[in-house]
Amino acid sequence: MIHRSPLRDEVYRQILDGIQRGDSAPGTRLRDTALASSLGVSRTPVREALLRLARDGVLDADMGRGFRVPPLDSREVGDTGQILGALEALALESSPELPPELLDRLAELDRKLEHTRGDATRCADLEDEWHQVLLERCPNRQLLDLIATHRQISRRYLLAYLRDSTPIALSTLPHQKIGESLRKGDRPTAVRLLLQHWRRGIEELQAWTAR
Amino acid sequence: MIHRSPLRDEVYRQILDGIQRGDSAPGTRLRDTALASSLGVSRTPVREALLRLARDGVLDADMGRGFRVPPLDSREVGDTGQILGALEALALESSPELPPELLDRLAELDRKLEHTRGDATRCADLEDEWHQVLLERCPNRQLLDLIATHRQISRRYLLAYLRDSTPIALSTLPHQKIGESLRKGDRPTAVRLLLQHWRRGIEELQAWTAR
DNA sequence: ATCCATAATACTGTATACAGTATATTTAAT
DNA sequence: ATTAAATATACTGTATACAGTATTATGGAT
Repeated sequence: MIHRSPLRDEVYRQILDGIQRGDSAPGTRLRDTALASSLGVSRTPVREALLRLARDGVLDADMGRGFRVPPLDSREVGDTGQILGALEALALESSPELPPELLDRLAELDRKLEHTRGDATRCADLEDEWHQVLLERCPNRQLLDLIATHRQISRRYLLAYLRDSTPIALSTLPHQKIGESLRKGDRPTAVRLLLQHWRRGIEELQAWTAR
Repeated sequence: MIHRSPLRDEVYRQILDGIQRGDSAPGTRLRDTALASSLGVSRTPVREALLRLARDGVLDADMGRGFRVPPLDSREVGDTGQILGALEALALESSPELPPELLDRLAELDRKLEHTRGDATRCADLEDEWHQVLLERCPNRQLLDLIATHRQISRRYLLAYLRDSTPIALSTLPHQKIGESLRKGDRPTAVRLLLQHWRRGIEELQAWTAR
C-alpha cells in the first residue's frame, strides 16, 4: 500500500521542528517566501502548513502581517497543560486494561529516560513516547489526535526548558508509580497520579517560563 | 478599530453552515472549483477553508481525492461528545464564581428554548449560546476555542437529529438543575450535572444516528 | 541630530496557470 | 447485454502571477 502524501504535511513537520528546536527566537517573522525557497517548494504548501500551525496554536498569525513565532508565555503553558492533563486523563480512563507487554514497554522507556542526560531532544522524544504508549489503547482516535496536536505546544516549552537547564534527567518516579497502579489494575489511582504528574510538570515549566 | 478579515474565514463559515444545514448528503464530494465559483472567489481561500474543515473533523480529506462530507457515524458522536464533556467540565471547574447576571441570562435562554419548537436551527443556536454563556468566564481562552471548534461537529449531529424528529423541544430540566447548583455556589455538583447532561445527550444522538 | 513625510521595497492575501492523477465516458469484445 | 479496455474529461495538488498593504528606507524640516 503506497501512499503519496501532500507536501504540506512534510513542510509542516519541517517548520514545526525548527520552531521546537528554537532556531528562530520568539517574535521572529516566518515568511512563506523565504521558507519556500529554503525548502525548495512553492509558497502554496508552505502557506498551508503555516495556516495549520497557526490553528494549532504553534504560531501567531495576524491578517496582513503574516506569521510569527510567539513568545514563551507562562499563561500559555498553563492553559495547554490544563487541557492536556484533562485529555490524557480522559484517554486513560476510557482505555481498556493495559496488557503487560505495554506496561513493560513503559518501564523500558523509563529506563532509557533515566540514562539520558543532556540530550534535550532525546529526552522529549522518550517522554512523548511514554505518554503515547500509555494511551495507545484508547479507542477514541479523535481524542488521541487532539492530544498529539496539543502536545506540540507543550513540547516547545519542554525542549526550551531542557536546553536551558543544567543536564538533569527528567524524574521517572511519577511514571513508575503510574505503572505500578496499572499493574495492580487500579485505574482510578493511575488517572489521579497522571493528573498530578501533569500539574507538577506544568508548574515547573511555568516557573521557568516566567523567570 | 476596523479589521479586515481573511476571505478564508468567511468561506469557512459558508461551507460549514451548508454542511450543518445538511444540504449535501454524506458522501458528497465538495469540489473547490465548484464552491469557488458558487461563492464568487478563487480556489485559494476555498481550499484553505476546506483544509481547516478537514482538520477540524468536519470533512473527510483523502490525498488526490479531495474533500467529502463524512457519513453520520455513531462512533464519532460518541468520541466527540466524550471530548466535549470533559472539556466543558474542565472549563466550568476552572471558572470563577458566576455572577448572578450570568445566571439570569442562562435562565432567560432556557425560557426561550422552551418556547421554541420545530425550528431546528434556532434550537441549536440557543443550546449553543447556553453553553457559551455558562463557560464564558473561564480564563483559559485556548480551552474555549477548542470547545467551540469541537462543538461544530456535535452541532451537525444535533441539527440532523432535530430536523428529523417530530418537533419536540429540547428538555431544559438539566440546564435548570445546573443553574440551581451554581446559584447555591455548589460547583462540584454543577460539574457533575453538566457531565451527566452531556452523557445523556450523546446517548440520544448515538441511538438516533445508529437507527 | 531628531522627527516626520514621502517614496521604494517587500511581503501578504488572492487569483490564475499548469501538470499529473483519478473519474467518467465511450468503444470494443465476449 | 454486460463487462473490460481505452480514451477523454475534470479535478486535485502545486506553482506562479498579480494587486494591495505593511514595512523599511530616504530625504527634508525643525
